[in-house]
Amino acid sequence: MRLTTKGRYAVTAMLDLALHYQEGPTTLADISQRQGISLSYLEQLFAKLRKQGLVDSTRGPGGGYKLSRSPHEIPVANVITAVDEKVETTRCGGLSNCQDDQQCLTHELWAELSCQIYQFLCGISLGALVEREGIQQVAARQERLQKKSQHVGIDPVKCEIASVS
Amino acid sequence: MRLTTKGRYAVTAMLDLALHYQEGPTTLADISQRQGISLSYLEQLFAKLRKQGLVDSTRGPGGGYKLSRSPHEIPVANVITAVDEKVETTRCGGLSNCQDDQQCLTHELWAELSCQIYQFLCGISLGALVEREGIQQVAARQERLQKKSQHVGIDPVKCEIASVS
DNA sequence: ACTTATCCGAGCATTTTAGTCAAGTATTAT
DNA sequence: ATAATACTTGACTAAAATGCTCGGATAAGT
Repeated sequence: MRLTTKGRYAVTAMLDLALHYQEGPTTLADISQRQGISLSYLEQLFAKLRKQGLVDSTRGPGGGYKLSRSPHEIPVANVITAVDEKVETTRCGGLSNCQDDQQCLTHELWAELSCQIYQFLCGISLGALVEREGIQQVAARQERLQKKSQHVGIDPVKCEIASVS
Repeated sequence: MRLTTKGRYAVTAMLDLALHYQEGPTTLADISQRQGISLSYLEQLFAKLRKQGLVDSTRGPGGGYKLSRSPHEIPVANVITAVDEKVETTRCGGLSNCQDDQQCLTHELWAELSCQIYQFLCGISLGALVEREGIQQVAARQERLQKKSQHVGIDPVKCEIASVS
């Protein structure tokens, strides 16, 4: 399968968007700060997400991105396939030409695995994730850190470490 | 997850071994020929598979590798984890230190996905795969190609192409 | 105008992949 | 014995992918 940091970052960013779904457009700068993803990298990811119609963008001050539809209507699978090419574990990409233009010995197995993964990721929407307690806790922590660093103007990470120790 | 060609090759090779389980040791040269995997690369993979106790080796003429136990007792998951480091989709490898030593927003999701994949791959043994019709067909074709190229001494691929057209 | 934000494309350092190559060491059929 | 066969080890590498950075363009709100 194609499941790299790219896909993980995309889902993380989209989940951040889902968490702030009620609050109008969210800027990439905010997401970058909260999730620790480089701004430029986010721009690349969102270019793809926009092309796939998963998010709408508003330019100018007060602008940003928002989900194109309810978080409950966006399965995680869609996000991943939007940025990664495929959710496929076969080498041939499902074309069955893995060995000398013929199907390789393990083609069937990978095809089934791909299907499994896809089904799983289809069954989980951003909305469902937002409602989870564990995720809300992480989100709350990220929010706190962000506010802190905005007020004091220092690195949020060090700030947290200092407050813990 | 860590699911690359390495893992795929390992499973393919082990499945080849399972198909010839009754016939005494199988040489890597044979597997290399049948499955189209570089011999040196197979050596690397089998070094790991042997360390994990999945295969036994016999040296000298007539030697080779064989499965250390019945194909039915070897789940695909074991083969993959033997050569790839982990069957994990989280970035942190399950340690929950993905973002600034804290759990990242999507940690839960990837942990669950990893679990799903692992369960799936645990549920399928080499023995179960060998019994499948589709796989037996592919195996039969590979066997034919190998015999042909041994007799005539030419490239099995071209041979097949020629006989098809 | 000026700031804030998204868009767009090129480029690039690092890492991973998927091997190869070379030089062994061990075993056994003859 | 010894040649043949097979496994073992380790270094190396070309090519691809990853995860960015940088510079600038465009659009919109104030």
